[in-house]
Amino acid sequence: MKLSTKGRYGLKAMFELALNDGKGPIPLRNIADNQNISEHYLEQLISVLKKGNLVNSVRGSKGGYMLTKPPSKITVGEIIRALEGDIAPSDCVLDTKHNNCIKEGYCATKPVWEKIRDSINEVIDSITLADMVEDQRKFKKQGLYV
Amino acid sequence: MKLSTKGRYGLKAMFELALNDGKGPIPLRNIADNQNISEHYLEQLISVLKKGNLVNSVRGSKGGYMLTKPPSKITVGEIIRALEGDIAPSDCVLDTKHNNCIKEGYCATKPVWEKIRDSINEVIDSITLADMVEDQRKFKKQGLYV
DNA sequence: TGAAATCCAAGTAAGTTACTAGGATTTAAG
DNA sequence: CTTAAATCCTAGTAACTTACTTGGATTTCA
Repeated sequence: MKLSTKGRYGLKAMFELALNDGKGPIPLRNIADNQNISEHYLEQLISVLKKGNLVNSVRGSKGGYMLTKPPSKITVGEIIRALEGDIAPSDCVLDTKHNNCIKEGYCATKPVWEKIRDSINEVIDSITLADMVEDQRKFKKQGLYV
Repeated sequence: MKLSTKGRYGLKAMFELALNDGKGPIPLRNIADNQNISEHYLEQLISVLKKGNLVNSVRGSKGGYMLTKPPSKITVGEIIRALEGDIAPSDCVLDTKHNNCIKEGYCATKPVWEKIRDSINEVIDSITLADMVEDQRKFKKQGLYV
């Protein structure tokens, strides 16, 4: 039940873009350096986010990436689903696929996987990038950061 | 964010044991046949559950496995954690380990992983094997099964 | 023209998953 | 006392996934 680096790095990158929202295109290099991630690898992740219409890019010198929408309109759920696919603790509760359970009729474990799936989705769909930025701002205001 | 077959098969096996609770030891062979799982593989999983004190075994002919506690006292969470380890979408929110995040100070993604972790745990700790048995019983009473 | 950046496709080492193989041991029943 | 049914135990392993790396081609600003 772990997210892969796709989802984890991807959210970090999107958070950085949210922090710099409105400042024009941000080069991947900066994000990769800030977050200690291989730039080439991050490239692959952000390309998925671009296909998912969550970021735009500007090529060439002075280019970079920017969010397609204000941070308050982008949820963690959109980001994670773009990178990792639909959330499902078991394939049999993937919304997209039709039920591929071998069992005919009732399966006792399926409702469990559905509840887990739904609760994860509820959490990640309720958090926006703006929330994350705000939480960091609040934290730093308290002078609790190192 | 998928469970491995450990957690999925393991819960199915434990559910079968719950269904047959009080009927003496149930051989793994039956469960493996019922659920279409390799018996040898299931052996390995149930051995973990035994170490986790969730099942007892009786060796020899007429032997098998049985729950150590009534189904109402065994949660899905205990089973999944025994087989898959602590739930954590990212290692940095594993309760057991100390914070192994490279970042000093505030990390914006950590609260997200914590919320996901907590919501999953809340779900799986709130469902007992007895609940699963009851849900199946209700379903079958409605005559909806094949 | 050069540097900075995105874009793109392929390869790959290491790790994980989901088993299989091959037995040793224990126990009830005939 | 033998046999069959079962748990117990340790290795091995093919296939897959992960988390990258390599090596460029292309675009754009200055």
